[in-house]
Amino acid sequence: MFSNSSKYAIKAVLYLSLHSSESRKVMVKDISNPINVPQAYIAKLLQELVKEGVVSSTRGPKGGFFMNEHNNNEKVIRILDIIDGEKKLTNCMLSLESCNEDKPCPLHAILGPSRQNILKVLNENSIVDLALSVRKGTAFLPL
Amino acid sequence: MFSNSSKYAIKAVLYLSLHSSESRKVMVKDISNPINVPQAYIAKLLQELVKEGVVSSTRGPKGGFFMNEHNNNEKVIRILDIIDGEKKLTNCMLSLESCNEDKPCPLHAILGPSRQNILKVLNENSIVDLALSVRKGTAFLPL
DNA sequence: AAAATAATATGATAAAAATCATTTTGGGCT
DNA sequence: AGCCCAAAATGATTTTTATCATATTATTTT
Repeated sequence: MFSNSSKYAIKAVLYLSLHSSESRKVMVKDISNPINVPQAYIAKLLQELVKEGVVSSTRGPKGGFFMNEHNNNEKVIRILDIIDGEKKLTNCMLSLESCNEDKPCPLHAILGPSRQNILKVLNENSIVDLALSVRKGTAFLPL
Repeated sequence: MFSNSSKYAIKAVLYLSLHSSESRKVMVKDISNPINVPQAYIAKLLQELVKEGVVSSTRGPKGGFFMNEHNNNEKVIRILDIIDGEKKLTNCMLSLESCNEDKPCPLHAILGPSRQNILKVLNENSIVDLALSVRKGTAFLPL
C-alpha cells in the first residue's frame, strides 16, 4: 500500500506531533529509537519533510526537529506525496495510459470508488487530527 | 497500490479470459505483445498462476496458456495473493505488530473502512466478471 | 573567537523487485 | 522411436528501494 519510507515518515511525524513543540525540539536519535526506525534513514526522510515545510528544524546545540502550528495542520497526504510521489495513489491500477474516469479499465471500474474514498480521507485529515485521535484514545500506538 | 508484477499478471489473465479457451490456447509470445509486458517476465508469472490453478496450460505443439471454466471463476484477489502475497493488502498500514481492529493505529482508524471495501470487492469479483464488463462495454482496455 | 552540538548534504553499500537469458522437461507428430 | 514445439525451471543481470556511513554547515555556548 504505502512504501516503507512513507510509513517511517508518518511514524516520525506522528511522534513529533505528540512529543515536540517550538520550545521542545527533539533530536533524530531521540526519534529513531521510539519509532523503531534506523537513525540515518529517518534523518534523511525528515530532511525532505523539512524542505517541504511539513516538519521544522534548527541545528546546533539545543536544536532538533519539531512541529509548529503550521506543520501540525498539514494534511496527511502531503507526507505520502513527498515521500512516495504524487501519482502513487492516483494513477491507473493497471498502469494503462488511456485509463480514466470516463473510460475506466476493469479494475478501475470496480474499485475506483474505494480509492477515491482513501484519497478523500487522506486529503481531509491533518496530522493533528491523527495525533488527537491518539490523545483521545480512539487510536493507538506504540510506533 | 499493487506491484508491477501483479498488474502484469492481471493484464495477462484478463487477456486470456477474453481470448482463450480450452480449444484456443495462446502462447506466451502472443500474450506478451498485446498486453505490453516483456515475454520472459510474463512467462514466469504465468507459471506461478498455473501452479496455483488460476490459469491452465499444456506444452508441446499446439500448446499454450488458456482459461477454463474453473479458472475464469476464480476471484481477482487470488492473483494478488499469489503474486504479491496474502498480507500485502491486509496488514497494518504502519507495519505495527500490535495494530488490529480493536486497537487500531491512527491510519488504520481513518482508512480501515476503505480498505475493507477494497478487500470485499476483490473477493467478490471473479475474473469473468471483469472480462464481462469489457465485453459489455462498461470497462475498457487496451492493455 | 573557539569549541561543541546537531542538522544537512553527499554518497556508499545492501537488499529486494523487476527484467532478461538459458537450459530442461513433457507432449504431440511423423 | 525420434523430432519438434512450447511451457517449466533455473538462474543471471539490472534497477529500484532501503539502509548505512562520512563529511559539511549552521547555531549556540564558553
